Amino acid sequence: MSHGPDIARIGALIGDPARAAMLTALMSGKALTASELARVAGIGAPTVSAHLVKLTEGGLIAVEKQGRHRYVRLAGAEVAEALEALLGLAQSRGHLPFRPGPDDQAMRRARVCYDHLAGEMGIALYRALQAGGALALTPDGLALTDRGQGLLDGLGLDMPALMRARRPACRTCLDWSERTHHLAGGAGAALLTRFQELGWLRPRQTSRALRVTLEGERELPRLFERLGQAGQGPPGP
Amino acid sequence: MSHGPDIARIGALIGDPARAAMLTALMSGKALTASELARVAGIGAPTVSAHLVKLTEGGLIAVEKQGRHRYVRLAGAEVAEALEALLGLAQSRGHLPFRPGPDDQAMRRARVCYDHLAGEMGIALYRALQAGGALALTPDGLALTDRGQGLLDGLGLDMPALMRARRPACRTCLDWSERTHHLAGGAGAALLTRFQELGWLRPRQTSRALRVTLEGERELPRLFERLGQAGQGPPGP
DNA sequence: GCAATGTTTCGCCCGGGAACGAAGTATGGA
DNA sequence: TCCATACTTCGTTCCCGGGCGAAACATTGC
Repeated sequence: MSHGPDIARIGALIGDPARAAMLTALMSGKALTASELARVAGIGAPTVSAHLVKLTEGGLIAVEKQGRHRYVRLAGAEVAEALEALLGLAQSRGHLPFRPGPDDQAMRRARVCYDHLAGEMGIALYRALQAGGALALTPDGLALTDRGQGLLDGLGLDMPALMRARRPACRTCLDWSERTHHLAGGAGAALLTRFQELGWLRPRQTSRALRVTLEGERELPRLFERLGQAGQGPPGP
Repeated sequence: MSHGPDIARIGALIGDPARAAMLTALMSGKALTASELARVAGIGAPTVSAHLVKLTEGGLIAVEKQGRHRYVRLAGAEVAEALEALLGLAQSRGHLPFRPGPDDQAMRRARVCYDHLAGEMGIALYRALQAGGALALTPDGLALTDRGQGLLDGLGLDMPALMRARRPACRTCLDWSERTHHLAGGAGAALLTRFQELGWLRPRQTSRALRVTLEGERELPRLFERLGQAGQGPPGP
């Protein structure tokens, strides 16, 4: 009767609390082992094993065997995007077990969204790039302008690799805490990596939230301002 | 343990085949009655009633009582967007019960995505607007340029109402069949309405797919070309 | 007021699937 | 070689939740 892809299958996969917890944990972008996931989801090893089979068959995760560990990560940026969309919906529908604790605040400030930066910092980055004329709409979607390429190059990103990659450099991703878009894609990923290399952001053990170091606290706003001002020539219409 | 909105609740709602069928049917943007949904989902009236309670409590649908009928529609554009994202994921993961039948082809060509145009036609519209310089990135997201406003006004859209509305005029939405973005938001909705008024597109009884009338077949490509050429002055950076 | 239609409530059945314990298999280190 | 760790497989239990039929409730039209 109803045509189109089978949404129920995926919904059911996400619909189990244990699996949802695992997937949410994997939004950190890190590859976690089966036992780590067991801890996160609050279930035993056998149960996790069963869940991993289902998630793999469903194409939501990829599993890599390495020695006696089994590393699990999301199957791709697409999956992360869809999950983020669901997170946004869940948030807006009040389905949030949210007592705004300290970790929650940290999440809103800066967090990993699969492989790029999200939260207030992610939004600030995206806006700065936009204000600086680094991004442009093309018929094929979002793209880096020449100026944008220059800016990122100046930050020390490996631009040739970025432009060569099959993955689109720029995509937008819906930020569930800020209810706007932030930058995803190859450039988004490279920027997060770079910020961590520079010691401005530091991952946490326990959650997707990122710690903004003292240096980051000083340098990131400065950077955003610089990026934003770069576009003080021809602003878009 | 894992923080963030409760994704499992919504996943579970979407995860039931009957509910998924109902939600997919509601992506047509039409308000359907409970019994129509029963037919779509292939279940009985009592079961539908129970599902409607859950979906309402979950904030995914809105129900409006009218006489002895109960009209059901999606709770908002947000829900439609998230569903479309899931449709895209399901499609890419091969979870598609797809024998490319005639209806499927029609869906890919033109269909309703909640309240705006999707499929090949939707993509073509979006690209034409972009090529014509009708759209611009702003720090607040996608927006209509002055030229864009002029173009849409020329098409007979009620621009004052559009700009006055609280709803953002332009948003992007992921097209699951074309794997790119198309235009959503107030302008997207208004354009679809206008195309139907002009008799270029006609809704079908049975599915989200739209019929492109003979006039539409002639006029839509012409329109897209005109829109795209409008930007032959100052193209973006 | 009465019959027809649309929807909900109740009670029941039934299946699927999530969870665990125990035992089995692989890997790494002493 | 032998044990410890990480994970899987198997078998079992158990409960949640979808489904229907029957009956109640609501609304419209005659």
